[in-house]
Amino acid sequence: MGKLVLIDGNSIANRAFYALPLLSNRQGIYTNAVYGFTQILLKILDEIKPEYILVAFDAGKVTFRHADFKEYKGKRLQTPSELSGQFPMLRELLEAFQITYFELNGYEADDIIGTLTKTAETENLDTIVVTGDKDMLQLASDHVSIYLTRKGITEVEAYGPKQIKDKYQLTPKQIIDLKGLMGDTSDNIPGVPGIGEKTALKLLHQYGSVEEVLAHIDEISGKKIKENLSIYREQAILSKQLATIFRDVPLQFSIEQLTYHGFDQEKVYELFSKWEFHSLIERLEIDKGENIHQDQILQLKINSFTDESKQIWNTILNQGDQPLALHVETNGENSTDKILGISLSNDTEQLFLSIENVMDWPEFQNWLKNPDAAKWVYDAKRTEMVFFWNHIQIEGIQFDLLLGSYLLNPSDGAVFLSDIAKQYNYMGLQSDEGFYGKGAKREIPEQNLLMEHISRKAHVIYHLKPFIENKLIENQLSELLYAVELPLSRVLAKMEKIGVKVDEERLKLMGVEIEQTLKKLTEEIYELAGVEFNINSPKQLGEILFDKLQLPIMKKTKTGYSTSADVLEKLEPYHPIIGQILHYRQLGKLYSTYIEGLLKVIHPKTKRIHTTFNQAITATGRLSSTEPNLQNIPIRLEEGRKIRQAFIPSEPDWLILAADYSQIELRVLAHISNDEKLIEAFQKDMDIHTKTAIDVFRVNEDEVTSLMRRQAKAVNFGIVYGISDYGLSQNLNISRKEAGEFIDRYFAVFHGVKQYMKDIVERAKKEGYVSTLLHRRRYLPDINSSNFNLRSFAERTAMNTPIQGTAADIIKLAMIQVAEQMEQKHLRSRLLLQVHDELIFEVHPDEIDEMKVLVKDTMEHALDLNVPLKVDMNIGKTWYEAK
DNA sequence: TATGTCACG
DNA sequence: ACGTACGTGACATAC
Repeated sequence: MGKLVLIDGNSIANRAFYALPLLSNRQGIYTNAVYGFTQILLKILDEIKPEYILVAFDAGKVTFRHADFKEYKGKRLQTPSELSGQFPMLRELLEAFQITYFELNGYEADDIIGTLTKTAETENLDTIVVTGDKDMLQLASDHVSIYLTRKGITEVEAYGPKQIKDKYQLTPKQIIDLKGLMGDTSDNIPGVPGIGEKTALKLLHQYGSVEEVLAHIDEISGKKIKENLSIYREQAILSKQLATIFRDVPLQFSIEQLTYHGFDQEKVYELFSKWEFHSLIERLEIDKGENIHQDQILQLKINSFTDESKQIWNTILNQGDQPLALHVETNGENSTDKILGISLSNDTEQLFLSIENVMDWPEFQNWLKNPDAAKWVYDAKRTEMVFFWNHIQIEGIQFDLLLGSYLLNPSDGAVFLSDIAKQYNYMGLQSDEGFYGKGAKREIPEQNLLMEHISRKAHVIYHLKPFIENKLIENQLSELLYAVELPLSRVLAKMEKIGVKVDEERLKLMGVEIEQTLKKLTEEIYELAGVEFNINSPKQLGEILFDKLQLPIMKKTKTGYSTSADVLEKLEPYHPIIGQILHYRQLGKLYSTYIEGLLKVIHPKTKRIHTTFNQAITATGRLSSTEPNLQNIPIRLEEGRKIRQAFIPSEPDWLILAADYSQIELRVLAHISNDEKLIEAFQKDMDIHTKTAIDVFRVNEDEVTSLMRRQAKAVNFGIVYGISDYGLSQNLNISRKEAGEFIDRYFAVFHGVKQYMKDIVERAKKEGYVSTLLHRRRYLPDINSSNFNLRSFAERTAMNTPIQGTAADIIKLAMIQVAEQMEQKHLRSRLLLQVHDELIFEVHPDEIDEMKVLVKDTMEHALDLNVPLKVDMNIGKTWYEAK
């Protein structure tokens, strides 16, 4: 006859939650309790093969036990939000498994389980109770065994009357008496003070029950125990009552109704995929339905380049509208690195080519440059750039797995193809690090393995594309991919190909000057310190300043004294060395990063600097720039700003045009918050910081001092960053209270902004993510965290990301539109750089007026907001002069 | 490889 | 009370 399994849902979920690290899926949903619970459930289904099964949950906060003892469970910590959020998922899980779960107001899971074991007993049915709670041992009998979880999660220990006897020399019923005497801190059952497990067991072995113990208090040895037993006799009786599982819960169903018929494969698969329980999917060998079949994955059919395969693939390439996946592998991360191989894949077969094969095969080159021949790739821009450096043209990239997966979760940044494959349960692709080895151990495996690895990449791209695309559609992100990111990758590629001309001689000359000043400063600092040391070492510098010179310690880092610029600025009055150090730092930075650093990356052939724009890194949708970073060329201090004199047009007589959005983030905020005052300010084109000062300090325009404007500006920054009084106070060097007042006054005027901040955080808590105007999405896994720090950070991010992200959306649109129009009008001028809210061009002298109009107009109308967008422009012979 | 610092928006 | 401003990348030092 079959068995009945009864699972204590709350207990198992709790055990799993605390036994496992706080796992979460890429949407930031915590899954550890669900994962552990699922593991135990699978083990039970597998090993016991129950005929009937039920999961019982505790219902509500108040049970009948509270009527007797209102402190019941009083000391128990509140369930952390990371766990409580997982209970609805457990219900989903059980529904997919088609397992009955049950809870009843006023009762705990124990009582439901106790009642069912009683019923089962009358039907002579063997029952197994699964729990982490020792109290349940009282239910054990010849027909009922208790499976207690042990350390870890899937290890259980089975208890029947015999095991309880062996361990405690008690009958199951006496477990209740044990609790009555010793109590239970986790449920706040008091027991008798001074009596722990040892004493309780001794007493019960002698007298048998709480009542009998109390009846024989006089005989008991030990003065303190005797005393406590008589003082707390009532409490002992009450404790016993509390520990007794109630076995007559009115249940409206029969055991027959708990029959287990197996799980719903499709639903279980769907949940496991969503929660990223990949190993469990494997374990269940679920038929993946519309998902990838492993046997299909493992079977590559790789063709190498022969006369025969050439004929076959010529036919395939000529099928025009049939898309193919394309992958180019290089020996390193740069697009200038040597090509190791090129692969193509359709549904069933792959073709592997060397770069020489490509050169020998004009039909393939034609296919590559045919814009109507659809290509699917991983990293469109890189693909284009690698071919570019090899003098090969490519058009017609219609899908990019990297950009697609970035849009699905930008917080992951750029993920490797092998990681994306894993996310979709394609297990066949090794990571590059695993395949090639890393660091000094890196080497290229033999040709056959290399062919397979590279071919497999094309295969993965081909098979994953529909899955990524479906998810994009589901999240309303496909338009962002097709209308923004993919076209933008072409624009960025063009910018990278052109590069920026740098006046090498000028840079070197500036370097010599800086070097001399640095040398002088170094000597002066040694003189003032009275000793030579490494000024670049925060550790050594800290020792000099704070130990040797005894300057006051303002701030500490986790490893020692802080010597950052804001600390040093406060120390300036104390010692002349400080000013010299600040100057040294400033020049040192210029020299190493901007003189040496830039000279290093001037391309030997083109004599220009070709940065790489990263389109899939930031969590907000902004671009980033590397090798070198051309988005952080100095401007704030004049000494550094001079670096920009070295950035010049690449053709004689051309000019540099810089066009920047004025206050784009605050304008975006005005739009999305729909704040009346802010909108009005921008419609009247007011100086926004002055306007803020007028409102926050309640003065007339002519009364606004420069200090007030500066402070108002900081408040505006604070608003965009997700305001906090502490942050503002640090920035302005004022007290937290004062900062708080500024914020209050700001919100008193800008109601709409206040409302927006409140709404967006609320929405993030509910949805788990925030979005930009173009639906770009960022998940905020910590928004409901019980950890104050994590939660606060997520809240500020919720406020900031729609603003920063929408601004990023807008300039991306502008770049695409500007590039389109320049092409349409056959202009020779070129877009060179993007720096978040500005675009830098080099302009042909004949096109200056046309470009000025085109750029300004296009940028200002890239997206229609309920405030005007404003663009300022400057032109000059160098980037420095375009100010 | 991690940390502190500093360049930019 | 908790302890931070949002988003990046490069360099030097110390581990």
